[in-house]
Amino acid sequence: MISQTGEYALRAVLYLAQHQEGDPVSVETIAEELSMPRNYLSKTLHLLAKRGILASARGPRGGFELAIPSNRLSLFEIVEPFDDLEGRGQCLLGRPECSDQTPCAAHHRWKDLARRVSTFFRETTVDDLITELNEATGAVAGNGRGAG
Amino acid sequence: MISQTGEYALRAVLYLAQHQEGDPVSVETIAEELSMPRNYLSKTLHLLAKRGILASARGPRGGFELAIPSNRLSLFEIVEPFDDLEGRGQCLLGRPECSDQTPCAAHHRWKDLARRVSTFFRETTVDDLITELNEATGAVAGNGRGAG
DNA sequence: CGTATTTATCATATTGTCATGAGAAACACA
DNA sequence: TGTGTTTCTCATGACAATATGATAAATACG
Repeated sequence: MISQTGEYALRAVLYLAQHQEGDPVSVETIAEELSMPRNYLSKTLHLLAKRGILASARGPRGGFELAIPSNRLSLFEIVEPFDDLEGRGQCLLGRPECSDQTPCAAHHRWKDLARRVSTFFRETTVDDLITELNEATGAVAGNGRGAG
Repeated sequence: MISQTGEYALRAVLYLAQHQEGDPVSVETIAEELSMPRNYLSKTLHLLAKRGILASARGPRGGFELAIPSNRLSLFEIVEPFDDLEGRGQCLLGRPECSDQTPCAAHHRWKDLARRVSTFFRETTVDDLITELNEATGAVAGNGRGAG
């Protein structure tokens, strides 16, 4: 669905959102924690910084941090620099023009699904994912205490 | 969503389904009609033949034709040899294990969508697409006569 | 049998993605 | 000012996907 690079971006940004307090986080740390190739991740995050999604600082105590509040940062913004989520995949048969007026054979059955995918990336925020993760791990680690 | 090769396969099979009557269709013809690289398409269709989806015949009056009735041939069967539709993309964050028990941050929001995509490919048949195409072009070419 | 036609197959080129390594540039801090 | 840390950037390589061209193998038909 998304490329390896896009996946790295997503996971790294998620990590940054979970470590927002304090100093920016170095590529070294992220790469180690998430088992990603260091220099490749560096390039990837640099592009996100150029897009204004991350802020970067060089030198000691430097690193990356979110430049946009996690509750206003959509998955689309993170993945889009690396994967063409809307151009490609809109028409399943790869036609340059495919609309209700000039439909391909799959158009009517496919477009609803394509829109759902598009909507997922555009409307899901980083914060949504973190909240969901906290709920999930909380439920497991909660040991039933809260339900009593 | 699917690779270039998978798209070629889908379009070529669709073409074959629309030209089922008479002799098998040569790679030459398909490649020309659909603007695809000839030898690459040959290899692609050969693999579908090995999978039992197409039947191939060499020599004069040879070519490819469907080996499975179009109303029992799913898009999944056509694309699956070229694209791993279910393994990859199941977990948005690329985790090897991602289930309700061990969910990633995106699991709950993503799994429904992933299942819909999977279902689309598994349950949509070649015949479904052709029917829809006929209805669409029929409506345009029909010139309003039938609606009177 | 001989020939033209068509798929099957091999070798190779091209392109894009993923990845590594080295060094330049910027910065904090003593 | 000097030194170490970290991002930034370039050069390069590995690998898979895509594509081209040549040739072998099979087949219909005269």
